[in-house]
Amino acid sequence: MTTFKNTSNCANCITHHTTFSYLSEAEMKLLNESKHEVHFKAGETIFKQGSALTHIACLNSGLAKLYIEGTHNKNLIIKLLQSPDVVIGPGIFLDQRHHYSVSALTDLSACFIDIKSLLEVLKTNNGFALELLRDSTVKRIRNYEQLINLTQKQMSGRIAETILYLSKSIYKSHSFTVDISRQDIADLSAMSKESAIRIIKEFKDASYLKCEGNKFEILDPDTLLEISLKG
Amino acid sequence: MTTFKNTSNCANCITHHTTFSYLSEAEMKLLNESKHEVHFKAGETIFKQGSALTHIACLNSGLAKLYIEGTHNKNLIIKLLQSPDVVIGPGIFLDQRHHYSVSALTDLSACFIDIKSLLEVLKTNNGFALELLRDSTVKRIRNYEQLINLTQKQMSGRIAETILYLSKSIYKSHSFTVDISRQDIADLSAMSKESAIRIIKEFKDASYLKCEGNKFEILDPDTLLEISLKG
DNA sequence: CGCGAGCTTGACGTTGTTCAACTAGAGTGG
DNA sequence: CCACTCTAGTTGAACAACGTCAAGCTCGCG
Repeated sequence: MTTFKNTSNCANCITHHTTFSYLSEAEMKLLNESKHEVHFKAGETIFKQGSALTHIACLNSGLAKLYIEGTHNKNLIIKLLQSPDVVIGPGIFLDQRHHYSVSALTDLSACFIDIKSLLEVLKTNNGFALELLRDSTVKRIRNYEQLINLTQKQMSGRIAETILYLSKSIYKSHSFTVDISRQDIADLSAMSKESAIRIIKEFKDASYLKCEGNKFEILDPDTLLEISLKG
Repeated sequence: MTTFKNTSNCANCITHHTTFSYLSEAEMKLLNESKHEVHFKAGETIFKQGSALTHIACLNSGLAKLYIEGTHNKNLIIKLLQSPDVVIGPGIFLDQRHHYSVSALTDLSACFIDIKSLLEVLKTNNGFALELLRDSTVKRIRNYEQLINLTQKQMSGRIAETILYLSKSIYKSHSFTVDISRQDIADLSAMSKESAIRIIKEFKDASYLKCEGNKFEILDPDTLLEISLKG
């Protein structure tokens, strides 16, 4: 956390995210007043699993990973985050603790909003509550898919899934340069770093993929999709 | 689905579940009017993954399994259900489809409520919406724990987890007779039936557990807990 | 030039699945 | 009452999948 500043042009920032479109001007003002912006360098921790949950975070720029610190010092990356993603920890209604960690993969800017203000707004704005409810159930569905992917598919299926995820959801191109390490790719796919590297090499040898260092190019998306589905 | 009847004494039934304590009398009446009760025999399907989501289900009696039908004809059981559990599919706000299946493990009685009535109530009752939101986030936390259990722990840890779950959450005793098959135990632990049987035998040989047929008795809960945590 | 971090590769051991055979118990019909 | 069948459970052996360990590599940076 190198820089700290209070920005004034919040309305623009917050309205980026569709969730906040349900807020009135007065409610926006309430959230804005409790808000502050922080700049992170790559590698820095934004939220730490187990610590007190006092704020939600809205990503302005940069890329982050949301991950669970599991047993045997292994991490499982649930998803990558980028603007306009908002991190509202699920512990907000339960124990006010973070149940996962979030850290910056690139230099990153985020706005923090006190959960007191959020809970205040939730008490009176039913549309906003329903929107968060909808959002939470969508995430649950994604969790179920992840459970199947990670427990029932074997490594090639999981790596194909991860590569397509990076291409479709994060970099939005068949050709992309990743900001994440091989270990991160392994943590997204629930396997060891060495295994991840081997499968990527298999895909390279089979010409489904071009990959040099951090540069990836998907050559045969159909086959990769098939592999990811069949597992 | 053998029997179909409209019961009249719904107020009692619904108030079993704390979630519904947020409803006014008029709202309860609305839900009750759209409600009907169905009796299932063991083995019958209550909700089928992929089918239209038109109702929620409140379990009155009996035991059910909530599971995802994955790849290669493998199922993953997310959790077991019993009264006063309520099944509100996460697709209710998204695509109105079931994203998992639910089937009866014993003879079972459940009440079905039309989601139209539920959505109606949600629009106006903010406390109820917040309660469902809280419930949804608690489930997400449990999903994260499951992801770690099933992807990072090895078989003995997962079986220990499953046995403790049955003991603590379902049968509420150190000694219990299960209504589920060995295959179900395997599907709860994300492994093959044969592997589940082998680990249970290991626990028997080590005297952590007594097990004859469907009768289980936990002899050394501390060691089982340790195994489940260490993985 | 040397150093260190991340990446890559191969050999090896472990973990977990698959397949096939066998067993026990619960109906079912003669 | 006895075969017969069907299903769930059990066991062992072979095999595949995956992780671990150790060594070497590359590349940027001081």
